[in-house]
Amino acid sequence: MRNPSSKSGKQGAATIEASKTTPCCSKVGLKRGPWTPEEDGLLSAYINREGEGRWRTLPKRAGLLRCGKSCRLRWMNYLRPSVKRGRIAPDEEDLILRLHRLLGNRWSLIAGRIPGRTDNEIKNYWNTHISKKLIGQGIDPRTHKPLDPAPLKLASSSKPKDIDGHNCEPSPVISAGEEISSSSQVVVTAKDKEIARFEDHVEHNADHAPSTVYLDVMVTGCDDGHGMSNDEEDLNCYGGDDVFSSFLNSLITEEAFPVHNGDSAIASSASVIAFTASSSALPLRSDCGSGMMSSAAALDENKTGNSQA
DNA sequence: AACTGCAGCAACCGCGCGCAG
DNA sequence: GCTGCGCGCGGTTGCTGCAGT
Repeated sequence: MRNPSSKSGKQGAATIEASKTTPCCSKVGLKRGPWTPEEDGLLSAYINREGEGRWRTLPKRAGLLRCGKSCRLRWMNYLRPSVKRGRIAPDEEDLILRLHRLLGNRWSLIAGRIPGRTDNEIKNYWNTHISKKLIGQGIDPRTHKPLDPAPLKLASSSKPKDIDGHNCEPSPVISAGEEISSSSQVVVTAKDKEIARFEDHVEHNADHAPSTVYLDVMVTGCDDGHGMSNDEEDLNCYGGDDVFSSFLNSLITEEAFPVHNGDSAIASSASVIAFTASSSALPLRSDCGSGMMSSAAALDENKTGNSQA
């Protein structure tokens, strides 16, 4: 933990210049910057006693000179008992990569699928580790596609490496090069067409509730990474999330993290297709997760993340 | 030993969504 | 339908600690 007594640039300056900025909530007289052990203790004790929620009024009730947002963030990212501290394991890293390829920068969703990890932690890890590795490999960390399309044709001669630097077959999305004719690539191309059809379907039905619902569910899943126990929420997600859960779980279990394995990567693609096909017919609830984006936005994001040319 | 540069990560900010009145 | 409030999310900032010189 950072030294609480240290002066912080942005944070300290913001305190000084509180009147200049437009605070999200009244910060006049509120403490900012690093948390002290005493504050942590107060917050933990209060939440253990009274439970989470009502963040706006929590600081006052808990005797803290912090804004509710700050308390929530501290609890979610650091104090929660379920938060796992320590280094991200290679399998977790692989799962993050996988989920990011599927979900994009939906850190809370990704975090919800990795027990004990927070969205902030995953986001940080992505930006500081994985993103750089991918860039180093010539892969756009945002789209998971080659930064320069040209090297695609070299894929067969120089195998790409996974994030750990191991040799591996190109992952389907990354290598969605339609011109490549290896057997695995043929399958990938078919997958891409399937996804394109799915997107097309969504686009044409953007105004209709069913598509809205299933797209939202696909994008949001169950936001169980925040404000609740991961394990419990995984189990308690209502029926509609089952499809999404099993789909995401399939990424975890079926593939067992072999990014390097082209076949399993294809299996993942098949899961995408299977999921999109099956979920389109299901009357799923769509209110899982408070940060849910609109279907249109989801569509845009989905296209950006999965089939950007 | 002192200095510099960089990586890691905790914390802040603004925005958007859901909901109640 | 409109408005305000509470909350959650993603992007960004900047301090800390460590490695390299």
